[in-house]
Amino acid sequence: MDVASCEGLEGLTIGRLASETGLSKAGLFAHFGSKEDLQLATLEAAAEVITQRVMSAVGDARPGLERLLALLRAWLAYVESCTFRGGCFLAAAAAEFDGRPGPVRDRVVELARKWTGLLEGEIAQAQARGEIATTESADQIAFELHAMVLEGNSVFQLLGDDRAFPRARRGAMRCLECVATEKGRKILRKERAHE
Amino acid sequence: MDVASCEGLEGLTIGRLASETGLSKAGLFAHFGSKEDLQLATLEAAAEVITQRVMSAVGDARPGLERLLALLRAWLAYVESCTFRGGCFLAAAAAEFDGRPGPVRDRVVELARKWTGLLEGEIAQAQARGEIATTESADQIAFELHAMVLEGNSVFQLLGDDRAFPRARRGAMRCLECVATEKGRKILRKERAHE
DNA sequence: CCTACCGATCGGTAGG
DNA sequence: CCTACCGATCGGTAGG
Repeated sequence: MDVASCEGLEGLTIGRLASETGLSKAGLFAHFGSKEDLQLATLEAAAEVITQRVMSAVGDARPGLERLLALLRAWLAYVESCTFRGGCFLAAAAAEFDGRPGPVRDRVVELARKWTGLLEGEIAQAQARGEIATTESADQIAFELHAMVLEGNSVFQLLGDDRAFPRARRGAMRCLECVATEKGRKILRKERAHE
Repeated sequence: MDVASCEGLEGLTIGRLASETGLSKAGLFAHFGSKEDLQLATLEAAAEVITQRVMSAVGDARPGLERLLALLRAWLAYVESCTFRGGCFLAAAAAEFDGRPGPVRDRVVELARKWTGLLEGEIAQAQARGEIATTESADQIAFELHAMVLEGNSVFQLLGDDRAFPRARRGAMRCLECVATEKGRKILRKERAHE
């Protein structure tokens, strides 16, 4: 996963993996079947890590804006803490495979949709609870929050700039403040104090 | 440039380029010297295309918010029109090389800094002219605008979703409305009518 | 899980 | 600009 997050899933060659693990190439083929299956297995393992990381951190937060904030905090923590050396695994895989058809790309699309759907669902719940206004669609808000976190990831990865994640946090919070109701703003104020 | 924007600068092999152009491999080596030099030359050519595209579209817009809006419009048009098959060339190169040290990465960093600097400069001018409030730093605003456009690019490339660029536009405009002064809002209203 | 091997392709060079 | 070639590495297989 570390190799793939830095050099890409295509750079994860079976020969390299063999010499790094001390196994023979043929031994790895016995486990994975083909390079594509190795890529898919690596992707699946990374998705598992992400799900566990983010979901365990959400814990007992109440549905709606509160859980959306917990989700955002956990997501940023996952990207920021360099769980994988190359930053957000899904972002790297998406950029690498968005121009190459095949099963790996299809799976990346599924995982990206699942994650966006999770954000949208939480936003919709916050709207149903009257914490976020319905003037802006859940899709649009999810798009903007997603944009902030991934920009934080890529600025940090490319420039090594420590200000990347504070900026992402600030951008996400300002977006939410923009669309929050009076009730929602109270929850946001609590989140601010949290930091 | 098209090959590199889809399969990455690393996937731009000399053998492939030879068969696509009808030249021999050795002939290409005579021109470029090495694969790394080929990557650098491709990057340079793409940067040239981008600069020309965006700068020619800015035209005679006045400095400040007006020119910032023209810059944003031209940038989105460049990404949206698939000037390169794989979308924004710099975004793809940044994602590919952010984990691999070397001259190509160094040049990508320079180009990214230059572009961000251009945005920041225009935002600072808009602030000096009283079109954008100074409560938010130019850095932060540039970060958020950059986030919107690149999220539009990656959502479109990965999911093929037509709503990606309208969302990016909407996000960028809402961000600007949030930080604009009364004078700035008048200019934004004109931009709205423009569409 | 291994050794031993396959054809294809990689970046690159010699010599013209 | 070419033909002809280099060693290294790629994904993958045969046979055990």
